[in-house]
Amino acid sequence: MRGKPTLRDVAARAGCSITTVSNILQGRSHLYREDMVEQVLRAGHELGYRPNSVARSLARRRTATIGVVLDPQHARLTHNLYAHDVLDGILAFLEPRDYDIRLITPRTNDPAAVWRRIDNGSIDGAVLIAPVMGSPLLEWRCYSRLPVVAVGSTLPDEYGVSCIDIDNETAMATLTEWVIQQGHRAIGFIKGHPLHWSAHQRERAFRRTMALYNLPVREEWMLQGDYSPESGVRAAEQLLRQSELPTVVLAANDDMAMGFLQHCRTLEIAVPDRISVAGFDDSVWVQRMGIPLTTIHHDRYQVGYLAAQRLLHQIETGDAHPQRTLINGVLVVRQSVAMGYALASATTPQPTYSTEGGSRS
Amino acid sequence: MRGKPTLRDVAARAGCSITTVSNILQGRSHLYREDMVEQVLRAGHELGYRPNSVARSLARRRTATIGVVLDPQHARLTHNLYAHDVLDGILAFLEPRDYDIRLITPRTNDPAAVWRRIDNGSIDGAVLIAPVMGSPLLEWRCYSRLPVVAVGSTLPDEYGVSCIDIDNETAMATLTEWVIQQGHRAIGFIKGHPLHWSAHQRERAFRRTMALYNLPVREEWMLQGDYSPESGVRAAEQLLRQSELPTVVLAANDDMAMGFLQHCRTLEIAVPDRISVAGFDDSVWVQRMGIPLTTIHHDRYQVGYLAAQRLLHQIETGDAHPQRTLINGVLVVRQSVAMGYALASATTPQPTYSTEGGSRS
DNA sequence: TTGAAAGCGCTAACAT
DNA sequence: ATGTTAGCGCTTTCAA
Repeated sequence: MRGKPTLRDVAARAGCSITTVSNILQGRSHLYREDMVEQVLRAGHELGYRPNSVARSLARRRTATIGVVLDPQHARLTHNLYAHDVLDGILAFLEPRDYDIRLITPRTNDPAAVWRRIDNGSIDGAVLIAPVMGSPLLEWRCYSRLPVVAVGSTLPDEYGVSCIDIDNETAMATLTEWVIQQGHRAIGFIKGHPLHWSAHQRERAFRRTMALYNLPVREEWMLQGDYSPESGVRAAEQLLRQSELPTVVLAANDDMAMGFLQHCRTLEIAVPDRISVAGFDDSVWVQRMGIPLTTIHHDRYQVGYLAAQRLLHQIETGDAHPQRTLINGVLVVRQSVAMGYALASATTPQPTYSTEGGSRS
Repeated sequence: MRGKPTLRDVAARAGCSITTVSNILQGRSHLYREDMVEQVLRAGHELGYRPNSVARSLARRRTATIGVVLDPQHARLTHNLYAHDVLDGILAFLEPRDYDIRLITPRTNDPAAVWRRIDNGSIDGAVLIAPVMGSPLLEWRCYSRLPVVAVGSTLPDEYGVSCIDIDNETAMATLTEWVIQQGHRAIGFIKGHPLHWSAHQRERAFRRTMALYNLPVREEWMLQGDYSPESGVRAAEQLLRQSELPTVVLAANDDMAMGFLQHCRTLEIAVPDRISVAGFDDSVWVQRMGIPLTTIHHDRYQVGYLAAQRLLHQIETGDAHPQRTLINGVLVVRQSVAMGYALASATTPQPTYSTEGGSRS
């Protein structure tokens, strides 16, 4: 016996067949006499035997590994705190079930190449992290029959993939509504990256809610961003030089809100005294900022956990029905949004709107 | 042919042996006639053949996968931004070499169990992320013969493992020295987690540098922290209630510096006007803080890159010489440290210690 | 130029 | 209660 001990070595030492060893080591010891079990266990232990998981995977046609795939767009983890949290949730679900994770970060946009890399027999299924519009990951159905679930993007039905994500529309509607209830009427918005579904969903919810309250959406206050802090700075530059300003700006994510805040500091514009800001996502750092940010929180860990659960279900049952799970965002009120009455009533003096469904006094 | 096409299927279709297909698909086409090559390639393409990497690994006794192992102590990625950056570097090196990453997060402290999970034939080597004192990961030599390199912990030689890390001592000495050169004489320190080698290395460098400049280290200003923001808050509570205060506090990492800053805000103590703070690590968020933090930066991406490089070298050459690589930290001066002259003389009117090297007025 | 055959280490029917 | 055997899909001598 040279190199690592194998089943054969253990069998030889225990004086039995490899089947016996295999069975016993897989927990089917009830089939055997006690002393045999004992023998085998001891032999295995003495040799320091460890089952080779590659051979096992080949024989079982199951790898007990799932892939976590980052979109080539944001393949650097560092810039993707989201993936971080989700990964934790995935790990939490997988660990006790003895599944492992393979991290896959395609660097190309060629779907064939990407899927060749993902679906090469080394995983039983994959979690796609926030695929964006036009992502090779979404060509899934043409290139692979692997069970798949997407997180961080609420995909249109036609992609046929299960997804787990925050309910962007409801959450943004909640935030907008809350801001309005704080008395704000003049509201600006920084849009997210146009390739992200979430950006459109958040914007749509904003517009819809404004309409619901009969508030005008002023296009010169709708700034294009791309979810990066820098784009938040640019949005601030563009907005703050205008003669008329909104009393509050909603950013489609925290990073842009941060950038906005940063530029306000540069210009010595007090937040929230002169202008209010809210974000979306509740990124780790925003709580520790100079001006703690009012934002939407959601349990990203749970997103990962659910994704892993869903994926394992698909793998084990073969059930391929795409299913959509949206989890609730929750409004976290911190200190970046001030009451808007004074300013607001000056701008838009309508009495209306809050009648809908609410109890009247 | 049922299920995914295999070598056999391709061979059948191309009318040749599987050896031929295998060879050609591995790029040894020069051995064959052009039309044969052509045949095979076409057959493979038509069938959508993709080599099964599990079978390949078994046959080659090489998995082309490396493990990235988190210490059970900090198994939640979320709380480990460090791992993030390093992972990116590792990925960057591995991707073009067609290596994959398996993420391993042991949840137990039993070294046998931990290493059974790590070294089960599914990886060719492992990167250990910041193993702490007493970590099961460090029992490596007893349980595995896998090539291994550690990052984020500068381990003592006796562990016999290669490591790549920032040069903690030099960097902290640099920071301390700089602070002294800013005119500070009364300097406090928040220590890191006692199980981390880095904590001791940073503290040692601080003390050594103070000694070098003949400055006293006042033990009541040496606060015990654990690298968490909360411990920074606690340190602040403990320090700021003292009657005599240092003019500057060095925290052994940014998180604690943040906590400290946060408590200063609570107490309305202006930073850096009334007290200066410096950190260590240059975490992503500190640049965007209310008071941008002066800190030590190092290229964590490069740490990961080098680690992967070293590991692959070990795997490919079998060279198991433990080697230590320390990379330089660089001082990043932001706005959390003020010049120390005025304050120092104001708060602590002793004539003493500030003589050394400082210019008198 | 090409192919046959012996594994890699394990699993799982199917005997016995 | 235990063993025999035929794979899993690929690589790699070695022979033709």
